[in-house]
Amino acid sequence: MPLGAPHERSDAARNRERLLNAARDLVAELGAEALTMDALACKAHVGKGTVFRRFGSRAGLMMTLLSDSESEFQHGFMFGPPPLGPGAPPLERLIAFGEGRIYFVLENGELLKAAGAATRNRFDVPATKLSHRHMEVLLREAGIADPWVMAMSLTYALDPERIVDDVRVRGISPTRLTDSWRELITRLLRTA
Amino acid sequence: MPLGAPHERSDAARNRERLLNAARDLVAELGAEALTMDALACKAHVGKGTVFRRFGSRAGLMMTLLSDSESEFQHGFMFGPPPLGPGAPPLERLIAFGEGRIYFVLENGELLKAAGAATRNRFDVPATKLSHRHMEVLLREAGIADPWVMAMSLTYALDPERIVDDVRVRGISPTRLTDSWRELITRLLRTA
DNA sequence: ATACTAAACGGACCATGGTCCGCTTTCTAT
DNA sequence: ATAGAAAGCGGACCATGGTCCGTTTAGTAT
Repeated sequence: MPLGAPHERSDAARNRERLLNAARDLVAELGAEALTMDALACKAHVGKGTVFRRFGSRAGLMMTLLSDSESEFQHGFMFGPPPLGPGAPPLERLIAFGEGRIYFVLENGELLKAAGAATRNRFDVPATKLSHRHMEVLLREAGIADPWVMAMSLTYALDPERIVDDVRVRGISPTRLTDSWRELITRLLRTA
Repeated sequence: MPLGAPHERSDAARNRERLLNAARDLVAELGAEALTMDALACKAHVGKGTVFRRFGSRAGLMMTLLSDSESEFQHGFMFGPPPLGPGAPPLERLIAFGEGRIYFVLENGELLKAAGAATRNRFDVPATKLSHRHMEVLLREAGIADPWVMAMSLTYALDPERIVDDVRVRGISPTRLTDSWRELITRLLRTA
């Protein structure tokens, strides 16, 4: 809602509520993967066009559904207490960031996968951009030569699909994931 | 073709040729992204069911189209001359592997993206499994604590979508990618 | 040659994400 | 209160990946 926004119409607001409620219900009942846009429109007693007008795409809907928990996590690494938030050295902040992200993904995995899929490039998800930038800054501080590209490598190493499938399909424990992340960052950043 | 295979029927062979030729034509003309299964069936003068019987899915078709160049690359890191092939220390083999992979992806990017998308998990692509295993072995040799998980992190860092988008959408030069990969591996494997 | 069988075929059909556009509702200016 | 404009609405429609199943056909055994 840009500041000069010309007041959302009342019917629009009502439908947005309906849709959000219906979507949350459906996700709770059947999981995010099984949510179809038709079913959502039907359950919310709203036309299909309205669903797409509101959220743009299935991925957009999933992002909206995510936004609360996502904001919370973002707040954590931007303003929260160290080592996740500011005040600790980059090495420790990066470790904490990866661990936090892994657990965040394991909690919201279905939604994240659904939000990332079907987007042209998953990097377009605004939250992903922010994470990338965060890591970029820490990597630069730690003396990495090309922090932008390195942050991208790490971003993909933390890909939701990867994490969820490692744990749920390939039976890797979350602890192994976080341990390996710690090893990765520690070796990457230890001073020669 | 398993050894006891009961002889492929002649019409099946003929249709496979037709389909492969038509597919290569379409990819050359319009790019892999724009290839639709309907168009392929039509151009090959074959029913749609036949296309899916042959390749299973769009991703399967793309993998078939890839298999030649993929085998070549695989042969390179398994049997070719060092540093890509056996004979060099893990550090150098990993660097060479990543560089090779990056250029391989840049040549076959569209096909690889199309092969990976729509597959349940991209890790199911057999070639990906082989690459993962290759890196796992080298990482173990280099003293990484959990080579399997670390290899998975590196696998995702070399994701085709990531590489292609970095270069074609975000304007990163291939050289920056290979340099950063070298930095990553060098720091990861240097002995404390 | 004939009859039989399993494989292969083809295209109608389905599910689902997404678009389009004529109709309706809300808000605002008078 | 009224009229006009802009935003919103809904559901028919489209594209595309994928499935199903009745029909055809290549090989084989007699």
